[in-house]
Amino acid sequence: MRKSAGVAEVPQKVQGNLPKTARGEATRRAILAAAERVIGSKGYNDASIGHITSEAGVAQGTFYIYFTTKEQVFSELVLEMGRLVRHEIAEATQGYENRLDAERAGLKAFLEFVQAHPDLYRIVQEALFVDPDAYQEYYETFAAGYKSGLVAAEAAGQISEGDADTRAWALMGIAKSLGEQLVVFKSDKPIPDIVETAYSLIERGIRP
Amino acid sequence: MRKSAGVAEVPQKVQGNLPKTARGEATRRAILAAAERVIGSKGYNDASIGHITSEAGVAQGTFYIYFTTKEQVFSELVLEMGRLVRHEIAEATQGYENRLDAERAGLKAFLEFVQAHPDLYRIVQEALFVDPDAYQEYYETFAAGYKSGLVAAEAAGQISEGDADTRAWALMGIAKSLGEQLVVFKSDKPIPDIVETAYSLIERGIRP
DNA sequence: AATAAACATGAATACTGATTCATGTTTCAT
DNA sequence: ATGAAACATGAATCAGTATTCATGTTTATT
Repeated sequence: MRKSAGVAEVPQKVQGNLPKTARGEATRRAILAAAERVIGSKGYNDASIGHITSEAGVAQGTFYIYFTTKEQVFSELVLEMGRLVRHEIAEATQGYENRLDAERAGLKAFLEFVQAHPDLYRIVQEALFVDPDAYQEYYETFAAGYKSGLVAAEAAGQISEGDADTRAWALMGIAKSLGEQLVVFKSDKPIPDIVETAYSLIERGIRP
Repeated sequence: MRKSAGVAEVPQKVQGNLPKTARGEATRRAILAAAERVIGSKGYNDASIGHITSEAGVAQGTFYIYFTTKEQVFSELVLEMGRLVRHEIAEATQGYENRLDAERAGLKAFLEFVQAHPDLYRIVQEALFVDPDAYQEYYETFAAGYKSGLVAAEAAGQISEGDADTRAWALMGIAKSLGEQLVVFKSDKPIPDIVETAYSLIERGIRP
């Protein structure tokens, strides 16, 4: 149901009119940023278009120049979050040729990112109810990357044998849960300590 | 703001009128069961009182005889879920005097439970947005139990040393994530296989 | 059998909030 | 400089739905 017959279409993912001037560009960005703050703090349902536009400093109708529905801004935020997290972790694990070292660095980067962006974290969680497809894509993309890393590491003899898929989900679960403890349950445990304990478990758990 | 001054109050947690006859008892139960199905499948916001009562086969007004607000049924479902899960796991880990054996049995029981009650699983997740207090209580209660088990096992020399709190959240995260893969991402991987892989990771991760 | 308390009904209330639209204002290519 | 396209406005529309309430029915107790 993505393409209508015959006509070649834009390969973009965004719906709604994209801005065509610098002014429009700025406005769209302002709305998106406001949506992140408002939805992140109040939740999807309590975040009204009115709240978002007033936070962005524009009129209510302006919202619909750039987005077709409330749900659409939300999806866009989830996509953005995915790109950001993957980028952050890729950055942090750059240059480690040993999987286990990369694992530790990735966990640390993830926790730091989550602590710095509690809003986006909540938004992704809420996507399970607001936009299940976006939620699935987020985690499946993440899991796929994780899995292929594990497969490679196993082939290189850097970790023991074991089903990479289940391992990927288990390791993601550890990170997600520790991140949640940090931002949802407001733990004040220092990140390095958390990483030490968790990494020790992981390292023993999957080393050759 | 829980108690008004002076007067002794009921030590119960439930709000709203409790039924006083068998008939009322049955009606209340029917509404609760309907709420579980409807909220579990449509999500909190799309599940209207009308949907719930019609699913329960009663009039809309009847809802307010037993519950004060829509949020209240929801909270009650979350509480029920917590009791059920803890009971299930306590049952399953009964009789193992070794923590590691108990760990494996608990993981298996959890995954089986989640697969059998996908609705309740989603409800607990949604609680983060609908009723954060209930959500926190759910996980903190769970984590506290987990942690004390780990502390005891460590004292008994059944597992290696390590911060029990962080370990508890990490292990909970593994279970939660694998459960999610099962019911949200509809994986068809057999539970015993999942348990084998995950347990192997955990066992190596925390054994003495 | 009679009466009060419980229980049940469903239409009416009351409000919220997403989306539309007719009307202006600004930007930009020519 | 000027007209068309972009952009912006905010009041009005429109629908959904949580909660209330006046009225009726059932149950338990005497």
